[in-house]
Amino acid sequence: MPPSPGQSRSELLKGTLDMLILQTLTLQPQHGYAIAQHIERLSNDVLSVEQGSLYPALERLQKKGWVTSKWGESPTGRKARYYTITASGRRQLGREISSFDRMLVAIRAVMKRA
Amino acid sequence: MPPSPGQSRSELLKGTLDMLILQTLTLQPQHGYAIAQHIERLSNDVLSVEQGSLYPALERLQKKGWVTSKWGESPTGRKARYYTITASGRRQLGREISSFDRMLVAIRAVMKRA
DNA sequence: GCGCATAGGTAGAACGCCTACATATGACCT
DNA sequence: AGGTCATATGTAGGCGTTCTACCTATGCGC
Repeated sequence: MPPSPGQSRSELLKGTLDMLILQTLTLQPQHGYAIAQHIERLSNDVLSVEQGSLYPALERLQKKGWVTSKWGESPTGRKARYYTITASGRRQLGREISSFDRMLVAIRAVMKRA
Repeated sequence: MPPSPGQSRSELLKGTLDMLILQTLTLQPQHGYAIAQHIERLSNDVLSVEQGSLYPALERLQKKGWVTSKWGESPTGRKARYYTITASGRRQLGREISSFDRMLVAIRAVMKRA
């Protein structure tokens, strides 16, 4: 059954996917499917990471040099591509967190009710 | 001079523009240019609202019935289109704030460092 | 044998914002 | 009188990101 009409029950705040992925990879190298599951579980299923967003994002991050990858085997014995965050990726994560926090402060300032 | 290369010094967290505009209009009816200035000033110039984003957004909000508009005169004596938030727009604003808060909680849960 | 969860991926469209441009006018300076 | 700046509204085209909708493959339980 497709998600109920009108709106999906889980969304993603645009522009935060890269940050969420990089953050997840600071815990340990993981394969794509596991990254998505991790984000969904920790967010209490509020955030959902679609495959159509996930894999292009991982390619993007790789192209920028923020993660590297190699084929391996998942705990369940399947082949899986494992992603590892690089030093450059950690710096990027720091920048993204700063930028996100800065914007949050700014938005709160505009949204502040009397 | 165009903004220094690499990154502009002010951005917008994607998906929040409608919310910021609607919030600004709860204070009083205002014309587009004033809305943009208000957001920029309150955010301490962290957020910038470009014309190419502002006017299409206002049209969008109007089409959805969340704001209405009519021509008037600005304090400086120029013609300006004044926008007013509707009851439906206030409900929408409430929904957007809830959704934003929900996602923030979710993102924080993923980003939480030990 | 069948369905489900796991795992990786692509194509195409939709969306939201930005850059750059176009227009107009009032205020101020020289 | 001419120039520039701030005010004010808009449009066209492009870009990056995300989503929908597919496709493939395999291991496991029924």
